[in-house]
Amino acid sequence: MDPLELFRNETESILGSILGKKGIDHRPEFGDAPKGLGDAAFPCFPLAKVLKMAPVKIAEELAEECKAHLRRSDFRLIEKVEAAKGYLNFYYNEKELMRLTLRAIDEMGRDYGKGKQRKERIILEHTSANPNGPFHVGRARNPIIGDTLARILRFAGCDIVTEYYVNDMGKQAVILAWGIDNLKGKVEKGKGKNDHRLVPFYQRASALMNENPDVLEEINAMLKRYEKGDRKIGKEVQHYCSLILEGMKHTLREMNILLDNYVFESRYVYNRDVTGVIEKLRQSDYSREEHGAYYLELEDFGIQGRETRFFYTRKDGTSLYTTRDLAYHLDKLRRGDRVIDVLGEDHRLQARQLAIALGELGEEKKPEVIFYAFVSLPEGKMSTRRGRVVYLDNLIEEALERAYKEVHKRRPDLSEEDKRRIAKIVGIGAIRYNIIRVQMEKSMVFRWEEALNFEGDSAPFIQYTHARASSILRKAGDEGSVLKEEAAGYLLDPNELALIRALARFPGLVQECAYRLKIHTMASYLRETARLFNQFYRECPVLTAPEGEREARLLLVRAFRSVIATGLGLLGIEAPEFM
RNA sequence: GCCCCCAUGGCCUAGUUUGGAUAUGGCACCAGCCUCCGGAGCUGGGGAUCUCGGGUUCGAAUCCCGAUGGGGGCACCA
Repeated sequence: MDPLELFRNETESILGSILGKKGIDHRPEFGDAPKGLGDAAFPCFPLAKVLKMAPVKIAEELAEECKAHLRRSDFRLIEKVEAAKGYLNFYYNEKELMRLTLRAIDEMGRDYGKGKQRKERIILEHTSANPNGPFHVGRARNPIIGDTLARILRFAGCDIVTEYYVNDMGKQAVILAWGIDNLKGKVEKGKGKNDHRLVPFYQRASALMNENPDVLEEINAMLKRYEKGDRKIGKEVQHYCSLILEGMKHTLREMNILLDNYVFESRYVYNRDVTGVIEKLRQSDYSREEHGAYYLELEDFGIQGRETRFFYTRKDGTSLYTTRDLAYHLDKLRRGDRVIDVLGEDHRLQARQLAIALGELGEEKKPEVIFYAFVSLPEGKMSTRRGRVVYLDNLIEEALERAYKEVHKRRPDLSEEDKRRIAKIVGIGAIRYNIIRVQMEKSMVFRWEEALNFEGDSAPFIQYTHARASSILRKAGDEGSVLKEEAAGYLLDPNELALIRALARFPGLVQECAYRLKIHTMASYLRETARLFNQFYRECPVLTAPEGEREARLLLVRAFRSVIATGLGLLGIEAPEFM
């Protein structure tokens, strides 16, 4: 149930019929009016030319006709219509707005805002980081964006499956295996989880390969045998990859991120899908060959730059990463109605090449790709090689520690167990929120003080309002639920109305987030709604309010707490009862 | 060399896709608010020629062209 949708329907219907009578084929499009000037605004400027009238005049005339129309019919939700500076402003009947919104939330609880279940299946690929070392924060945007998007789409009603594509084939994977095999005892193991323990082997092997042509030769030979189907090498490489992946999964779990499927790249070589892709691509009109290696000439597709060729086999006939990715995408497109990929912006060109190649393979559907810009450090790009990285695990550790100190300072009365639990909820929330609050195409510079911000525009700020609301409800016990339809009659303060307006927007916002694949708007919404609650909290005492008013306010607090908890949940952030 | 993305107060950011009324919040700064439901909060204040230059339009942060600055990419790597 979307309280605003009903209102929109009424305004569109009334204005549509009036314009229709005038013979104007103009589907009314509404915008938001500035504060205090109504709930839906119709700009009359575009009509000026058609009607040969001043916009101000048009607005006044239309307002009169709307008023007449309103008197004749039963549009309950529209309170009034006014003309102002060339705009036609519709006002939502405040009592109805409050009644409908509070009732919807009270009845639906945590399902308020949930979209109708759709049949169409979405496969969302995200994270897919190479299993050769721990996550660093430069790449942490991917799993957080991906997981949040999945949560929102699912809530919006989509049938969605999330997938991590594991690169257990290719050079990276072989370098790691070569390193572990050949450098045992020569390289000091890292500490802790598998990903940290084993990454030094990868780093050292990678360096050796660049210095020493013999090593490179060895690794290439190993790679070739692997791809040609050598079971022993295959098993070994995959084993090391999965060891590291285990450590990486642990980090994801810490961040409240669980994926449905882990799809291994090697599978598409073993099941011959990759061979099929190569054979089919060779029949493309754009396919060429050079020294035994095959490529697609993409100049005609608008690909520009130094190199317009897109290689899909090496000269030894083995596949490349993108070839295997093509097989994976064909598989995904077969399994799902929509395919969404979350990728770093360094993959923009590859994504275009992939889309073109899919077309050449006869695939009509295309993956929808969303790109995020990188997180860098104040001193520059993150680089594992130069030791200029912040690992996600270290960030998490730091966040939990700082959150623990805060909790301990503010709530020394809590048990040790509670303090730890709250610290985790707050620390992880702060990290996730900090990534999500910014539009993903904007690059961001990682700063500890921002990533661990617990005030203002942050998850802890929102979580705090949830704890406050919970505290009130705890003290009130189960009262308040007696009042339902009449509650609106007691809510007369502008702060109450402002808060309810925000709660009414929630269902529409969920759909918009899902439709546009924009998730930062959910973060903005929650921050704004939490702010409104704090203002209400300050101005409208609940527990000490007189009979009636007290119950009505309790209903509002309960509604707020429910929506804010649902919203935080969509961001993968927990909402504590106290903190 | 060529292609793509980004640019909003000292710093971070919303609004840009679908042009519309006074440009959204936060941090920092200044001044206030706990005998009162939790001050991780609230109120007030100062601070923005929306990078620059053209154009389209009744109207541009938003659309178009150009420039500048920053980021990314242009492998028989992934």
